Amino acid sequence: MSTTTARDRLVGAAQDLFATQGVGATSPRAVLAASGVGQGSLYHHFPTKHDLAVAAVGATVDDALAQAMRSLGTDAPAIERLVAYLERPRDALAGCKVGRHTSDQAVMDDEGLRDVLDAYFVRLLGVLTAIFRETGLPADVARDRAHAALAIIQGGYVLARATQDPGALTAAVRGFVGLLTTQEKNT
Amino acid sequence: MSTTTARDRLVGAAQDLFATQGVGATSPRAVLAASGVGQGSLYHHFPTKHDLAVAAVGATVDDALAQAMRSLGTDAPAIERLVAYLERPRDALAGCKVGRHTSDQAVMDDEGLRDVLDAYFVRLLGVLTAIFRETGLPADVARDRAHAALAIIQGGYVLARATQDPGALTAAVRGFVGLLTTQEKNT
DNA sequence: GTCTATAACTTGATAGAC
DNA sequence: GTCTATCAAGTTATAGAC
Repeated sequence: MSTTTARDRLVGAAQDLFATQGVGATSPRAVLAASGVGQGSLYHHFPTKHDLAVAAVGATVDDALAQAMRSLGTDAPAIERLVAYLERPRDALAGCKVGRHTSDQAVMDDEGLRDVLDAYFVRLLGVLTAIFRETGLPADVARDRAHAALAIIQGGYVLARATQDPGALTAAVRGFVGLLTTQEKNT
Repeated sequence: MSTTTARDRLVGAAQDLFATQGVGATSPRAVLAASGVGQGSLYHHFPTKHDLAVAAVGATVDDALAQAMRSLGTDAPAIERLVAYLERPRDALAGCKVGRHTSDQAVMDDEGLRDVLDAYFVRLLGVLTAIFRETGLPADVARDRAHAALAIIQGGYVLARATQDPGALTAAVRGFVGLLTTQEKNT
């Protein structure tokens, strides 16, 4: 019974458009056109663009967290989980569906949307820090490495888009994983 | 004779607004208001928004490259130059004035602007790769580490903005520098 | 719940006086 | 070179019929 409701189609279309164009650059009209519903339906389910954005970005964050946990939440050794997460295939040229919103004024001017982004990164940083701690690192060092690991991914996306080369993300990951694993051997 | 011309004031105002709001979210009218010149002057010097954006983003890239070279172009040992660059004080919550444009549709849809971004990162990656090579690394490893170093900065900005915490950037840098320098000791 | 029509405003750009 | 006035198109949102 996967009868796609108007609401679901609106959220799905908004997720796609926000991921490719950003929230500020996507008009409610574009979401309407992509979803195939009428103008009144949009404003019935989501009285303002803010409401639509919270629903769509929230759904995207939930998807992204679930996907991250597929690498991080296994029962493999800590280092292997970290490397699996870092090396997971990503659509580098598309950019991070979540991280890209940090430079979108329409998102950063909206407290509700900022909170959604904050929750995503705080959550991921918590999980990564815990895994680095499993490797025997003290809390502050584990936290710094978690930040570094996440920055590699987010920054790798930026480099890939700027140079129009997906290899820039994988190069950044290789550079970081190389340091991580050599470090491991020597400790 | 630093008589500020209308053109200079337009470019300066555009640089500020593009850095804080992005190109797509900044209207020519906003640039007019901030610069204090009249509407006709803008369209006299810059017939289209594209022309203004190329001038302003180009100027910002030149500034950023010059600033990077103040850390990277000294005669200090290679590792010290790299650490100096990574640890340079940055306005983390403001985001990278260059990197943020990779998620701005108005920029990425414009070939001229994409080229400006590309040139900035290709240039920085080249300089960083050369410095990593000075430390005795083979070319491919040096290139990967250069990508990682730049990704740490760009990703650190993203984390800092998402969590509204400037400490996220410095934590990412600490995590990476920690790995780099421990690595150094063991090699 | 869904639709069409349209309001009120902003956008990027042009016209033409000075 | 610089100005004000204005345009056509697009933006977010509302009105009111079905």
